[in-house]
Amino acid sequence: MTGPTRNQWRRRRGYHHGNLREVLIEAARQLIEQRGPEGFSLTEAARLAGVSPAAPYRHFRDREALLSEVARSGFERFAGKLDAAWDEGRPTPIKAFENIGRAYLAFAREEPASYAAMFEAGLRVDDVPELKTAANAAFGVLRQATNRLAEAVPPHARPPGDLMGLHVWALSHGVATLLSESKPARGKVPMSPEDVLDSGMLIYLRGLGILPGDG
Amino acid sequence: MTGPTRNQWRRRRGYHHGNLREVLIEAARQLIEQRGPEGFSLTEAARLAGVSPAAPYRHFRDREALLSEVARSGFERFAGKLDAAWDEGRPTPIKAFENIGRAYLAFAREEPASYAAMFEAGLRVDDVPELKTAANAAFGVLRQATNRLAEAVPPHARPPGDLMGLHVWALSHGVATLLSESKPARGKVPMSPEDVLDSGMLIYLRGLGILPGDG
DNA sequence: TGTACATCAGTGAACGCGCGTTCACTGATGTAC
DNA sequence: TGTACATCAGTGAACGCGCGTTCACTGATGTAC
Repeated sequence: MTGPTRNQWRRRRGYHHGNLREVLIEAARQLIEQRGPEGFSLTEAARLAGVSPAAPYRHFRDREALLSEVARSGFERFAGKLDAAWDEGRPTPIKAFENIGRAYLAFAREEPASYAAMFEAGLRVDDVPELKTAANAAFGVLRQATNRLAEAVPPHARPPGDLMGLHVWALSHGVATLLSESKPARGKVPMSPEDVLDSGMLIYLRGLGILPGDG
Repeated sequence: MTGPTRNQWRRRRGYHHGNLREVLIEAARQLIEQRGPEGFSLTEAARLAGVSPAAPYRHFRDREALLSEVARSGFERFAGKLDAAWDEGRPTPIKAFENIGRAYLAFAREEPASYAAMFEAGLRVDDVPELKTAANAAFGVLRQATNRLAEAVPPHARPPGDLMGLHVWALSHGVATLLSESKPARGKVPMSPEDVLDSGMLIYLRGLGILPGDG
């Protein structure tokens, strides 16, 4: 039980880990996925990484700083995925918009720990500049997409400012959190979250006078 | 520091509390409101109630049982509020529907601890029959309302089953959780959650061909 | 190329803490007669 | 109405536990000369 096999990633090359910061973040994700954002402990993350409980303090000020970094890097990848899905509105704004919805749910499913850290950890986003920036970038993609779609709406019927973005975000977030596994609504719902979100967004767009083919 | 003034509710009449079960539930709500569902402790709830740490075990099997009861009673009142807001579709189904939206947000705002226990505590609703029943009752009100509204939609354009209920629930939940104080989206949003939800629901209904005045 | 030394990134022991839960107990209450 | 007794709902002390964090330390690494 000594030497380089002591931790699960087997990256350890000796006294110095060389990779500890990233490994701790990944360990935190694993723990958050299993026990929720409040259930994760710095001590256990250190154990998972194969280092002493004091080691994380060389890389993070305290427990919250690590949690915050999980959220920040999550927002970063989240924004990237949404942006890639949008693909500047190709092939059509409506198709691209549906792709965003699917990308949203895919992220929540593939990185539940990141998603929980981002939205359910009770972190005060406004208090951490890096976190705020990353979160804004993610919402920016949604805003960009809805603004583009809004161009197809006659000005007098166009919702103000970022309202469409908020509607879409709220609907997506609601579907992601309510219909993820083992939540209240699940079980008796025969449709996939993707279908629920997709149909909801289409009805919403139709309510604005935006129809498939108009893109 | 002895005698009947020992706890904050001053109901204590002597050795026997007489009201402990309800007082513990209320104490749990207070703590959850301050620290989140994971941050609440049975020991501290007992302290708040002015009894020893062992006393709660006369009324709840364990910590989770108390948390679960907070959620269950929350669902119960939640269903009641939604049902009262719906008021059997009066004065018109659309107005009544908007009332449900406002009642939804009002509940989340007035009972953030209950709401958190219901939706963010990670309780496995399906595993506790009483909890499941109460949660179903709440969703039942939404389903009832959307079913009624769906009557105004031509059958060939009518969404299947409870899909409308899910859309509305997801949108409401998304608005309630994303736009409550100190969440990512808040701050730069000049509209109230009520306005965001209301406008979103109206656009959604319009997308189904349901318009104010058709009710 | 070799050595002295500063800096970096770990160790491991220890701290104080609050928690959930159990236990044997006891005071208060309610009921049978 | 009074008393014996069962039951109920508390007490308070104790347990083992894992946590966040600090501390003096030390092994490894990189740089100046």
